[in-house]
Amino acid sequence: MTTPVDPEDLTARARIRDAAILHFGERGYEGATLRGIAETAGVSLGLVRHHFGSKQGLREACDEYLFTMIRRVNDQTRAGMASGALGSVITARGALRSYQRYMARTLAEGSAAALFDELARLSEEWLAEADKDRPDPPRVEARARAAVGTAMALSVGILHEHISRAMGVDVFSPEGDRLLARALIDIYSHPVLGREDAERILAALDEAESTPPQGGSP
Amino acid sequence: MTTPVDPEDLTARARIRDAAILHFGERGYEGATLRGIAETAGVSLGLVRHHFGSKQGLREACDEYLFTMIRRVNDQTRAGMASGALGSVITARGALRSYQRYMARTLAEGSAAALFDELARLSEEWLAEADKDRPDPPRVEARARAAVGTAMALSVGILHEHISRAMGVDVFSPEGDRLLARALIDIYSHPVLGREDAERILAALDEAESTPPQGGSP
DNA sequence: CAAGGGACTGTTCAAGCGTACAGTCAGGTG
DNA sequence: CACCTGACTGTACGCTTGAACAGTCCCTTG
Repeated sequence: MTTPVDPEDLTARARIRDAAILHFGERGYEGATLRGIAETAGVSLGLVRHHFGSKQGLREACDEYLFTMIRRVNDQTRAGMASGALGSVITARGALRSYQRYMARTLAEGSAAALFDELARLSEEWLAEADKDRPDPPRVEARARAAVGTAMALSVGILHEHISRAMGVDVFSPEGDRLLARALIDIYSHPVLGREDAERILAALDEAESTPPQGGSP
Repeated sequence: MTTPVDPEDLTARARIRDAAILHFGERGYEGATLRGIAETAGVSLGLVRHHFGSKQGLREACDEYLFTMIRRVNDQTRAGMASGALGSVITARGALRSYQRYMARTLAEGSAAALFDELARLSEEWLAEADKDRPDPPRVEARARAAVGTAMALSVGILHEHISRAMGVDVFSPEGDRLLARALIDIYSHPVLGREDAERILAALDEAESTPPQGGSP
């Protein structure tokens, strides 16, 4: 799988956008400066404004670009393998590597709603399919589980820095990627909670809800 | 479970700290301003500086405070129930609710390393225990799985905004909390990947590694 | 009562920010 | 050739920011 690149992308506009994705991802929207972005792109500050109008406009252009990239990679991997959304999550990590920091920041800052919703929708589709093979009927609607599952899948990208430190190897290095993929597969193929434990917690939850906690902030 | 509050905490210092946690969580470190924090706390800008020295100092005080809070809640829930770290994650959400936005921002911005590491350590302990009851020996070290699992557990807090929107109900509302808890239990008690699917993806991964992808960025 | 120290305020300063704009240059068109 | 359009630059403006400081108030202590 090759890194996707638009053919027309040696233009200054593209360089600015790429630099913005880098800066926004590294320092966040507020932390990034147009001057810094312009310098990285090798253009003047004025040109940034000429092409994107404002900082917000630049951010929107980045979001839009990322969105089309996600779609492209998704279609690509979906055509290639039939393991469903999860397989995509695991295998598509490589292709979107350079956008992960930006994606992480953007999602954590509350923007990129369309991106999350699209991923959640894909996840829900796949989940509905998987529910058919499930022995016990799910007691929670697929939409809710898809939303939470999507967040969990994205967390690896968002917290890659912490994961790398805790694992002792950079998840962007070949060996880190290897380890991460295997850890993901292990986690996804083993229930964390036994059936009886789940029932017990569920019961405790019901009880707690029928007898709401006393007190609060004094 | 009551919301933990320090007894001495009606002081201006505490109000500033709380306001800072609110602002940092809502707008990020760079986005928050000392003036805005001071206004929310009902004090002057100068007093903020008097107590915390600098913006960075204020952030560190917030981190430290959050860290002690996490520890406190963790000890509390651990004493109360024996379901391990996961049960804590699910049941402790309520107590730490008001700090979730801050935690999310802080973690996503790459800071709060000590917090993540502590949680990962707790998770690893619990995982090592759970591995004993596992039929197949895990092929990935507990440390790596703990790191990824911790990230996943935190993702709910980090992306709560997106999850709320995708679920159609605010996860901080009583009914949203209800739904979220049940979704979490369902997800944690059911493997996403079947054993044979896992093996297949693993095999595909091994193959892909032995024949590295051609090309890259042109 | 006097003295001292910490809590607290209002104002000021330099720096850096996003934005705005006038103007240059190259390429295509009548 | 004259004209125009769009890419591109440099400079300047107004504003907000974090930081700094001198000074006031109040409570405690001797």
